Amino acid sequence: MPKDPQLFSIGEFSQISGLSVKALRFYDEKGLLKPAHVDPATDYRYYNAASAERARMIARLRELQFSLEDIARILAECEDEADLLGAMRRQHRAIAERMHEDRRTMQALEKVIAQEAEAARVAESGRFDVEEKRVEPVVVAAFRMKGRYEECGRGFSTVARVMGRHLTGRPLCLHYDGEYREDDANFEACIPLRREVASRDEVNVRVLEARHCLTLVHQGPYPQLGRAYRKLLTEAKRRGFSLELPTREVYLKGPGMIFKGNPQRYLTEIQLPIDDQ
Amino acid sequence: MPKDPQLFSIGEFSQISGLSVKALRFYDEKGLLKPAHVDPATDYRYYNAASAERARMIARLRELQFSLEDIARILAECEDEADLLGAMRRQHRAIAERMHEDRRTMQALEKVIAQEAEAARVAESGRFDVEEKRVEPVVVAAFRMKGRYEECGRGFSTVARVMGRHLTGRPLCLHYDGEYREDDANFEACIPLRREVASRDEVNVRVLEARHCLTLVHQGPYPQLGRAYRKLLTEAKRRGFSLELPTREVYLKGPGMIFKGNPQRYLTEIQLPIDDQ
DNA sequence: TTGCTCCTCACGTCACGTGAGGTGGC
DNA sequence: TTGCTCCTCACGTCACGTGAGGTGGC
Repeated sequence: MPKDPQLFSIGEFSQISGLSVKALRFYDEKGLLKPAHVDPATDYRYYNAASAERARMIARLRELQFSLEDIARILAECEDEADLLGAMRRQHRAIAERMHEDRRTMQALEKVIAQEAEAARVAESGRFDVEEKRVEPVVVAAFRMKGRYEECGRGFSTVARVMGRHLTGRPLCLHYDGEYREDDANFEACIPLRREVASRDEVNVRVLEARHCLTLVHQGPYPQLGRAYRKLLTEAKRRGFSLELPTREVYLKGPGMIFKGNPQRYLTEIQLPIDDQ
Repeated sequence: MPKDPQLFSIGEFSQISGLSVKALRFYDEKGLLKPAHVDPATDYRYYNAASAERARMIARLRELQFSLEDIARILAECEDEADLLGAMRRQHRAIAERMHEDRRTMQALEKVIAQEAEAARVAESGRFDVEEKRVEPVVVAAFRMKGRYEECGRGFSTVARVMGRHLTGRPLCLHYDGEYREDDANFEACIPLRREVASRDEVNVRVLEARHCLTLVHQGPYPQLGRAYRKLLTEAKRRGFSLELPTREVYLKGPGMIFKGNPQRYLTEIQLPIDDQ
C-alpha cells in the first residue's frame, strides 16, 4: 500500500484529470494510459504526475473528437504539434462532412416543420371564405402534362428529381382548361424555386407573374374540390368578374414526405385570376 | 413457394426499396417492418406493395436521422405529418446541438492548424535575421505580473480562463524592465482578442498601439533567448536607434495545446520598439 | 457491523456489416 | 456438380455506463 504523496488512487486521479473512473480503467485496458504503479496485492491502480500529463493530452484530443485509436497512434508517433498537422486536417475534413450532412437534415426538417406549421395555422384560423387578393410573383419549375388530374403526382416527382435542391415552398398546379375534363385535362405541375435556374430536360423554369385573384381554401380530399370551384365561380359571377386562365391550385397540405395523411385534412387554395379592370 | 406476382423475395425487395438485405432482416427482427408473408417451409421472407410503402416511410425517416426506436413510435402513433411536428422539432434541436459542438471542434482544429502551419512557414523561410518593421495594433487581454519569467504560463492560463472564447492569435509577453531580472521581473502576459470587450477581474483589455520595431525570430528554448536579445541590442546600437519599453515577445510556436513539443523548435519573435524619429 | 473505495466480470448501447455454415431448386 | 438465393447464428463496432458481487482497511 504505497502512501507515496506523488501517487494517486484512481478516485483521486479521476478528480484531478476530470476523466471518469470507468474511462481510466478502460484506457488502462486499451493500453492508452497505464497507471504508474499497480499494487500486486490488491490490483489497485496508482497514478502520478506523468500520468496526469498524459491524461491531459488524451482529454484534449478527445475534445477534438479524435477516436481512441487515433489518440493512441498520435501519442505513439507525435511529439510536437507540427507532427499532428496531417491528423488534424483529416479530422477537420471528417467533421466538416458530418456537419454538411447534418445541415441537409436540418434544412429538410425545417422545411417540413415550416410547411406543416403554416398549414396548421391556416386550418385553425378558419380562413375558408372567398377572398380577393393579389398573388405575388414566384419562380417555378414546371412540367406540362395531359391526362388525368390524379397523374400530377408523377409531374411533381419529375420536377423534384430534376431540380432537387433548388426547390422551396409548396407545389402548385396550373389548369389550362376552362372546364372540367376527365381523361385529357391540360395542366402543369409546378414547384417554386429559390432562384431562377436554367430549364432542364422537360422541366421548364419561368416566373409566374403577379395576378389579382379570387381565392378559396378548400379542406378535404381532392375529389371534393369541385364544390370549392362552384362556390368560387358563383361568387365571381355575383361580383361581375371575368375569369382568366390558367387557374391555380396551391397544395397547402397534401400527401406529405412521410405520410399520405388523412385526406379530410388536406388543404388546397384555389386561385382564379380575374381581370384587373 | 408462392409465385404470386405481388410478392417479392428479400433480394428483389432490397432492390426496390433501396434498403440492404441485412437491414430488412434487422427491421423484421425489431418488428419495424414485417414481411407480408413468411414461407413456413423455408423461412423465406416475402414483401408486397404495402411493405414498399412502409419501407419508403422508414427510409425517409432514417434520412432525417431518426433512430429506429423513434421511427417505430412515429409509425405506431402518427398518421399525418402534423402529428410529427413535435418529433421533428426535437430532432431539429438534437441535430442543432451536435452541429454546435462540431462547430466548436472545427474552430479549435482550425486554430491549431493555422498556427502550426504558419510556424512551419516561418521556420522554413529561414527569416532569422534582424528586421526593422511596423508592428500593427492589436487588441489584447493582459495580466500584469511580477516574479520569474517562467511563471508567465500562469498568467496565460488566467487570461484564457477569464476571456475564453474571445481569444485569437498568438500569445505575447510585454517586458517592462530595461534589463534582465531573475526573480522580480516586471511583465505582462497578453493574448489577442477578436474584439474589444470589457476588462474583468484582474485581466485588463486594451489596444496595443502600432509601433516601429527592430525584430528577430529566435528558434530554440526560452533560456537561450538572451542570445537573440544581445544580437538585437548590438544591431540597434550600430544603427543608432534608441530603444523604448515595453519590449514584446511573441510566441509563434511554443508549448502547444496538446504537446509541450521540442523546445529546439520553439519560435519566438522579439520586438524592440524604437524611436520613430 | 457499516460505509467507503477499490476490484473484476458481464452486459447494454446503435444499426447494422461481416462472415461461417447450411439449405433448396435450377 | 456448380452457382445462386435465401436462412440462422455469432461476433464486431465505439467508448464507455450500469450494475452485480466481492475485498480490505478504518
